[in-house]
Amino acid sequence: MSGETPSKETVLAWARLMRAGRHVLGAVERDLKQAGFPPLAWYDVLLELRRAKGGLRPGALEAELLIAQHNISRLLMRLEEAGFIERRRHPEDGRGQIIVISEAGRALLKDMWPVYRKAIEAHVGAKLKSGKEAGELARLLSALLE
Amino acid sequence: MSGETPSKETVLAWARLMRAGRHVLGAVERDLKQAGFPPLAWYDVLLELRRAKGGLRPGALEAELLIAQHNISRLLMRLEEAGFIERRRHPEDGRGQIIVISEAGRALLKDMWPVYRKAIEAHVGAKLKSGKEAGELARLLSALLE
DNA sequence: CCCATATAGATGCAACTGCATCTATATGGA
DNA sequence: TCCATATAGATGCAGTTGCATCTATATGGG
Repeated sequence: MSGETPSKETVLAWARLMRAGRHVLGAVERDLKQAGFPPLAWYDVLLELRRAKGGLRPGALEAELLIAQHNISRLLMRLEEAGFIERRRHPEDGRGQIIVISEAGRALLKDMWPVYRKAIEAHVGAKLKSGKEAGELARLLSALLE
Repeated sequence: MSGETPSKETVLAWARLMRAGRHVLGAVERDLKQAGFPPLAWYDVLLELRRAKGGLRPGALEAELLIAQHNISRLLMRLEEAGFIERRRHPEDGRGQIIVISEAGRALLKDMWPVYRKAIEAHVGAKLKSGKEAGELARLLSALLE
């Protein structure tokens, strides 16, 4: 029976997850735009690319960022147009490609971080009583990702 | 100093909030669509309208659901077209209107809930160890809403 | 080697969202 | 009363996302 019907607590957690997600994301995006920066998705992609030395295939970004294939495809198109990434032919898979971050991309990450950091602190850090609460929140949210 | 720089735990909580939010939302939306139902936003609006006996003004929905004004405006347009809501003139404010849920809207809520409920349990309830964890998650997420 | 099938990524089109602006009514002060 | 300003909601347009489909290369079985 509990395999079908969520508890009151579960439904509440779900509702709060949606509301808090929208609220915090909206606030952070506003701060970034306010400062003249592109949307968060650009930062996410560039950060993944910087982490993965040697670049990444679009499919890897898709899996990592939970963005649909066709959206990654177009996001990369915009990032390339803006000069923040470069495409390389995949040496072994003719269908594939390797995306690498450009110098301009690295510079964008550096420029955005101070603003982004402040936003995270303001909209997440400051709302929690302690680092312990933040850790606990992170732990519980991780569980939702299996 | 801590007014600007988030702790490691805070940054992790933020990242997990975004990932878990996208992941769970995506899964629930997929289940609903799979069953032939409209997107979650429709359910959200109709649920608010059913709760608030006597209907609600668009502005109230906007505040409650954290959806931008112009998006509420168009969402209501679609809901009206589909016959799930009705518009009434506001008796005192000539600029305003009152949105009420229709019988078809109530029926949609009833039809969707079994599928929605199962999805919440599968993608949230089942991932947490206990109702206590769900309650704790809800509490921490609430803190992010101020 | 050839073909059937699978996978990587792109793209046309429709739906949706964000942004700025617009219309209509309300409200408060001269 | 009249006007300036504020508020509720709608809308034109551009940018983004979802959906289905398409192209090109890979891979495994005969």
